[in-house]
Amino acid sequence: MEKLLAQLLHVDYVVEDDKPVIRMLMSDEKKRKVVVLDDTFEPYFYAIPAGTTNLDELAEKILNTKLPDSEGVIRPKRVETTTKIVGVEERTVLKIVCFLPSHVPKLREVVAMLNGVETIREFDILFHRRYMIDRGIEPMDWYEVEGNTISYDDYPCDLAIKLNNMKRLYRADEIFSMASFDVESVMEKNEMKLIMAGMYFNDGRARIATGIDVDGREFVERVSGERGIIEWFARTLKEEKPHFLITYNGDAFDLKLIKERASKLNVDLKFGKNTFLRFKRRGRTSQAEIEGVVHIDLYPFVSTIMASSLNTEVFTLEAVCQEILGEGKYEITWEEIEHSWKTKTNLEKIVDYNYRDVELTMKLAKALLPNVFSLASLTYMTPFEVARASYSQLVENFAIRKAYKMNYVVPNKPTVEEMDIRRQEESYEGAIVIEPKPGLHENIAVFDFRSLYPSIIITHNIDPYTINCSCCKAEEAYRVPNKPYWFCKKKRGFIPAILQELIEKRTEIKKKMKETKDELLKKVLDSRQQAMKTVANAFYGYLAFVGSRFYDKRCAESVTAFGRHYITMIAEMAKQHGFEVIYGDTDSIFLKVGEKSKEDVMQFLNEVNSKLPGIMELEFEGLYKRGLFVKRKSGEGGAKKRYALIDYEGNMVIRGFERVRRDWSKLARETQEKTLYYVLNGEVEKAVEYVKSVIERLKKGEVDKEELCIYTTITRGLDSYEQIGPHVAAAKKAVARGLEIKPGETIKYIITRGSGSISDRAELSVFAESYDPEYYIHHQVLPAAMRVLGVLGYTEDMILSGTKQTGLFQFTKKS
DNA sequence: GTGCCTCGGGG
DNA sequence: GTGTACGAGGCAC
Repeated sequence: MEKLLAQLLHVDYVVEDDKPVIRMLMSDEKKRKVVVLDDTFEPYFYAIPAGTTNLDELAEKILNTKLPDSEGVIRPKRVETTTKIVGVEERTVLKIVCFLPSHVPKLREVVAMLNGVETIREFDILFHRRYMIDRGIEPMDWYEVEGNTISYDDYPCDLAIKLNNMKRLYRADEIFSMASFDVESVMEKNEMKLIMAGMYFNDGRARIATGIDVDGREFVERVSGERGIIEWFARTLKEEKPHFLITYNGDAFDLKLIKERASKLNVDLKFGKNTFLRFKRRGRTSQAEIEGVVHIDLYPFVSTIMASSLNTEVFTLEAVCQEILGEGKYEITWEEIEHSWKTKTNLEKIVDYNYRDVELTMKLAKALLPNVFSLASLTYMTPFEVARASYSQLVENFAIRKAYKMNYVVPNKPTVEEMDIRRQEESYEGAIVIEPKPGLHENIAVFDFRSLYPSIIITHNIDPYTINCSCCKAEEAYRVPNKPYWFCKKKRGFIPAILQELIEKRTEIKKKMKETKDELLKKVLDSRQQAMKTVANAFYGYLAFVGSRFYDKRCAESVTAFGRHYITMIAEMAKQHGFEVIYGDTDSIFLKVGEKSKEDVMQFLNEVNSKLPGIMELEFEGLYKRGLFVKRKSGEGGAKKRYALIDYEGNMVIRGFERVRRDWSKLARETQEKTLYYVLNGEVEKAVEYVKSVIERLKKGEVDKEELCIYTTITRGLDSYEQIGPHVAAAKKAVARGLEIKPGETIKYIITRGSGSISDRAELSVFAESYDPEYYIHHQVLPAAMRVLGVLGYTEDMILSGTKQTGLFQFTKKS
């Protein structure tokens, strides 16, 4: 019998001898990789009987269900009766215990159709999560594990244990090892090929593998070609035994490439009898899973969960590291890498680039993993899942776990048909936007509601089961302003209850954070409260999300109605205090301070807060020296805030300006960036001059071809396009000239002079002999610049009038 | 306006 | 794996 202390990092299951076996990947105090196996947990789902049904008969009928299957007969293992809360009422329900998780989706179909069954529930809760929830086993927590050591050959671990007993320890330290991973590649004959791979370990070592000798870099390991790189990858993981492998976009690129090249070159990626690297499809993406290693891809986490708290609009490793870490990548272009590789010169530059990438990825992991881990503990999702989760999944899993504790069964997920119906429902009024006077403003005070929507849900008991209750009279309940809805004042809803608990726990943690002098504990507490904030803020969206288990349009509509009510109330109060309201959106309000003092601002804040009900609170965000405000297009519900601010220290805050995509030319992107920069520094004239100079350059034909290229990918055979976009047209012309263009290739094209549609004039940049200044002025440079200058009252004509008209010469030449 | 098509991250 | 899930923007029509 073995007894050890270990931290839980990942949970999955396998089927062995017709039994589901839960596998827990853990790290013990000596950083050993431990796998703990438990075959005592059973899959199940619930059937809710119709009111008048004879329970014993129904249970008997369910138990006798037999389904023919290729491997025999599928039947329930056991049927139990138990009491659960369904919606708002307590009911006796049947718990149908199955032999295997894969039997659940098959048996549930039959059971749902039986007479006497009203509905079935909780039939799609993943087995490993059900295990954690039911047994109260929390990811990232420490346990005293007791069991027998067994041999478990096909799994890369130091120790395997068959579980006897597990005791939770409530410890917050972390003892595990990590490696970051990144590959370099080049395009050769339309194929992406591996040229280098690197790992960086949390103890500061780096190992890089490549097929060519590189001088002066002692951490480089010489391997034999692509095959050698792939084998090195598998071998190094087995040698180093990291618990976590960290990538940035490894799901879609680095590990995908390893897998593709391995199958192309017939490299066996196995560990014993198990596949070492597998891809799991999930919607439009796939996830790279490595046997015995937790692969954390930071990119999906950054671009979905972190996105809203970052200023950057693009989620490149460079942009994200610049913002979070204040440092960036080693500068080298893609062309340089290809050139260097093909000519075998300056190879150490590629090594340095790879080294920097893995080093940065490790630094980013150290900064972000605390957030991932805190969300994992909160939702009982594994860190692997959290890294790839959407906000709705975080809320859903949090709710499922709370439901178990409170003896609720959760509602079912909608079917595809139900989702379609929900999508077709009329949209409802969203948040309020107090239209700004567009333009530049000086001396601005900004206020934000503290967790506006969560506090509204809690304060007014907003829940799909408390809406328009029959036990309260409308006017005695929580009335929704200007809507035919009210919420119960007698029974607490499940959603507000769990949200309130979450908010209260967060307040508690923040208090503890302030009290403690232990810096490590402070950090742990901070990431926990951050995770709670993340989940709390996603509840409103979850009520309105068509794929939600708790979808209720009326609830979502009520939340925004209360939001509008409170913001309007505060705007009124601001006016009474003599402030000019220059802008407001959802939960924030921007006031012109004018002649008033900061004391006046704070006094206003105090008065507002004394009038707000319950836990609702307005906070002072800051004072700004100058701000640029953009009028939103009318009728664009849900459009992003669009403004840019500069504070008294010169820091810029930019919100909502269009994301810069690669299907914009470099020229357009640069124009927008520079224009915004000049404007915020109060140099509007310079901004205008700059745009004019770009237009001049375009007209004079002085702009370099490279600045005008637009990049778009061909995703299918050229003949199968119904809609001929510019990239397709350019590709077709290239084919006519004898070029071969396959799906997956990126078309680099330019819009040339001539007649016809944009598509008619699109040419591959290599064939383009001219460019159409009119197109680049009106479809690229001006739209990009006008997003900034338009707000300042400039029209396209004003920008153009100062520049010379496109000469008659050019028109006559055309005709 | 609607519908089709592409991007994102990575090299 | 008890799962099968985007959301926004540009161009053609």
